[in-house]
Amino acid sequence: MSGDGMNINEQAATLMQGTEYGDQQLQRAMEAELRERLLDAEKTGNKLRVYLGIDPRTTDLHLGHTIPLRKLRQFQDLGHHIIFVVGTYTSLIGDPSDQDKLRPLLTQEQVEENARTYAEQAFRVLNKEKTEVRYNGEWLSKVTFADLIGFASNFTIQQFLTRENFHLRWEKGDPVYLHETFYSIMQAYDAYVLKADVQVGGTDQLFNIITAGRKLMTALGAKPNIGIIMGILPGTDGVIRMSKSLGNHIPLNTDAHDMFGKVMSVPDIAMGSYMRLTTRWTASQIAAKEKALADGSLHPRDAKTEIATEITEIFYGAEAAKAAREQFARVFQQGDVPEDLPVFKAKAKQTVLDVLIAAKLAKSKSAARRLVEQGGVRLDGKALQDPNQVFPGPGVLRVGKRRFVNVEMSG
RNA sequence: GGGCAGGUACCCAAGUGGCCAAAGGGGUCUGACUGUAAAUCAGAUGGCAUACGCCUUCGGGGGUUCGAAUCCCUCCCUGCCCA
Repeated sequence: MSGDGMNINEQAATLMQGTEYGDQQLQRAMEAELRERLLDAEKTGNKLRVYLGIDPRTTDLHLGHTIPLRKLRQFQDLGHHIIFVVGTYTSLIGDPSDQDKLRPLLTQEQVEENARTYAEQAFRVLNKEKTEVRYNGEWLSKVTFADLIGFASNFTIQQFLTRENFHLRWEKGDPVYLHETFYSIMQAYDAYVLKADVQVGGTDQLFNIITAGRKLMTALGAKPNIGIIMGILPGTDGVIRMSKSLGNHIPLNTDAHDMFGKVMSVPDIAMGSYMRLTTRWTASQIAAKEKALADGSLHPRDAKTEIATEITEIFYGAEAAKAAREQFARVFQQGDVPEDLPVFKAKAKQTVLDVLIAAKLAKSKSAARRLVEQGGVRLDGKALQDPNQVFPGPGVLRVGKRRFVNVEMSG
């Protein structure tokens, strides 16, 4: 256990960074337990078993999904054992935690397919060679009804109803299904089977990890796991948690330019969260940047540029990140046109409207017409006025602020 | 199984026979401003049409009516209360 040269206090500080318990006492308790187990691990040479469970309900990961992965990677870099659990069985239900609505049930095939692509993206953050991948169907499929009764007898309906997400639905008169309560129990059993020392998850997992997990593990005679509860990453609006359905997400499967641009569009107030939750920076590096921002020696624009570069580099490499940064500066700070524009070949008699539709810059003629009328369509910098005119000729067609197409004439 | 209340556009939500392509808010898009953003201001936001206007939409289906989101029947879905 090298610990990367960090002493136990530094390790604990690093590992607790970005966590959010909503309760100082709980946080202190978790930190104390963590320190204790880190010490023990150092003494005995045993690695901590750190577990993250994911539900492959999506295949399209975004930056928010990488937060616990980043935390796992920190544990990994400190030499601990990482278990990445794909919730093949739990996702048959769907975790109700982060939803105020019921989630639809998935089929077995969907789950398996999703699991593959999920893992693939997760290994852009995790070290694949040092990660144990498990599927919880392995043990959950063998749980009997009698087992379930035993597990469930540790919990009360009231405990579930006091959870905010269930509570809100209850108050609103929306359905709360019985099977949704199984989820926490299943996840708690995962932790028990895996003999987890530490379990990582978002704040939405607080109940599943701390209440359910620790309680069930204790009841089954195991040492309860430590919960590392990660804070929430705001989306591109800077306030609400990143989520695809809210449309404020930064997808991983995009390209370097898009990722860079999306990070840059995040409001300044969210920079702290981005630094803490998604970058590889250490606590002291982040503290230095925040101090510089506060005393005015670092312009927020430049700080954000650094953040965007760092994040883009993680997923697309240093070279692509640098190119994205340069293009961004050219296009948005100097009002220039990006390189490597997609090319659209316009046919001779197509009107401006036709071209906008054919190049997928507008989804209906009405929408295209609106764009032109509102002055949002420019050819080589000059706003086009008449949506019905025949397309004037080759050039760079710009729609709104950020969409560009190089139009060539053919035929 | 019974009673009651609901299902409206991307979301929330008003509308209870024509003035409804459907108020209001949110979101989104465009423009101005800026640091690229936020905040703010202005506009747009079902489709087709230069336009007059036409077509499709208010859980599904059927009906009444010159005319239905609105009235009637039926089916599906949800909640609450009772059993």
